[in-house]
Amino acid sequence: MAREYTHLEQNRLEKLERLRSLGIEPYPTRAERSHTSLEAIQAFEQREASGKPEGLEVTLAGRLRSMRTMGKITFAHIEDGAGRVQLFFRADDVGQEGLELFNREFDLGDFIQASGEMFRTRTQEVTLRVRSFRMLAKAITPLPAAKDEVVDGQVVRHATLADPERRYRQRYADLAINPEVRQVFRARAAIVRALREFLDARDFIEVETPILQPIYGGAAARPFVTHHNQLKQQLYLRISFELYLKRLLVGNLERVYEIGRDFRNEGVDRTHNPEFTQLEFYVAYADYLQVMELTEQMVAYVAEKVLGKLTLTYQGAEINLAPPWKRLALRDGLLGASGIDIHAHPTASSLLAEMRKIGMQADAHAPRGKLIDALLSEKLEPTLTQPTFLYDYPRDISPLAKSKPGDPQTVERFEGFIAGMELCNAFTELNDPLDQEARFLEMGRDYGADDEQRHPMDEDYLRAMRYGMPPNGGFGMGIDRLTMLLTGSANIREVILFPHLREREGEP
RNA sequence: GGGCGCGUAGCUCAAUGGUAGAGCAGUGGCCUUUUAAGCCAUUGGUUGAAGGUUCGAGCCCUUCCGCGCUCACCA
Repeated sequence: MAREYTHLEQNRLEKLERLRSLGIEPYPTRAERSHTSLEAIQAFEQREASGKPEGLEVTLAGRLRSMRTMGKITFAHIEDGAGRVQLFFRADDVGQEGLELFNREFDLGDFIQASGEMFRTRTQEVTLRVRSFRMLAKAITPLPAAKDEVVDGQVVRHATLADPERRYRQRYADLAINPEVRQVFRARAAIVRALREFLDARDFIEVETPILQPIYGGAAARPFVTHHNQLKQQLYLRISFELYLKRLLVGNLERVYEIGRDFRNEGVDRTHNPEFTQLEFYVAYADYLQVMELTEQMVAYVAEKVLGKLTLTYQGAEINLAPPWKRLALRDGLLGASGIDIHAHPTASSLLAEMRKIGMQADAHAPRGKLIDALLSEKLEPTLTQPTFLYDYPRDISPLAKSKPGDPQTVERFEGFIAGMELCNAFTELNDPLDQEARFLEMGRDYGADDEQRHPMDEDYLRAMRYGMPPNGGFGMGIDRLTMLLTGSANIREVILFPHLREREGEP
């Protein structure tokens, strides 16, 4: 495809050629840096405090973000990963030719390196008095940012990249000019790090299980289908890690976790992306009540590490993550939110009739569990602002969870909700191979052979279970949603670096 | 998939159906402590795409493309 450069890009390409004709390589192989912007400023302030500010020689590197040319002097700011620092170019220091080279051939967005002595200007800004400088990487395309200013230490952008489509498609440009976006992804990394710390400190081992699976399972979701050429085998991208992680419990790995990507071939909205990051862990000899305690401790630990506190504001709601979180039986929660007692309606038809009475529309052929799930999503979930564990779910939508003693239609399962969002899902895991086989068969009946959401029979998983699986508690949590919560992001795309958008002609 | 909305210069945005503009960026000047620097001058447009209505369309109509919100769907 023939590339058409804008006149701004053509202008910069001409500068590139002029640099080369002067013997200056616009993309040199090596760079040097003695300090980050922040380190240089802090080092200078320390010297000031000790009474001898002069003589701090540094070499800085970063992206040119502002330039103010004033005849025989030029002020500029460069930005690096740590922040910004002002550069001061003076003809007396860099020579008339040096100053003109900088003014004429260097542009906003270029990466440069500059050496000199740190000082404080008349307006009291800690600044590098540049003695030498060089191009590190010429930018051809101008950043989609206009000017910005610093008011009381805060960068104020007067016009910046705001179009969400452009921000997601060109995340590199979004990151380059919007520091708060960088901050979201630093927070995301800190969240994952804190989760690992928490689990590693409790004798969990981190494992990796197959992403390409011959049989998908562990959740009710439509999979992505792919194919291995040499094996001539259809494979699925995993929709959960569950069945592989529990095989490891059979192998006497008592505490395992995995953090990785799940893929679900379903709708995209503000809390769903077709690929998303999940944490799952399994603990031998634990039940769902112990997992509940571990969950609230873990999320509180992460918040403490990432935010330094247990309270946060999400979309205007004050949320307190301090344990213990509220516990609410699903039956009681639904009764309170909808007036319907699901125990009084043991059949799908009876429950459906009751839901229609309160104005809900529901699929006439849905099994009872799916109706309960619809009731939960529509009536109860939006009301669960403070951290809440809903517990004791219907057996028929929980084929991998163990029944409650004395109540075979209910399983020991809980979901955690915060800010009206489902955050996690956990149960006392079913470890009875005969019961498990019966559940798979039930699912086959309830969903019909053509429903991709039904759990396919996984014979190998049953075989593993027949060798004996210790009683255990299992847990899954969406890292993206946790990140949304802890960074105040309203849309899952704000916490995924490269979210999926519809393909555009000529673009990825 | 349905509904509503949006798409104009590199960026942020204007423009009763009547000559497509502004600020910033860019370009050419002036300027040795500026910080949205200032001052003077100036370049830059297939108004998302294709049709239609009209003497005349950025604006009205149709279709298509993309995005946002929302509903449906969704462990």
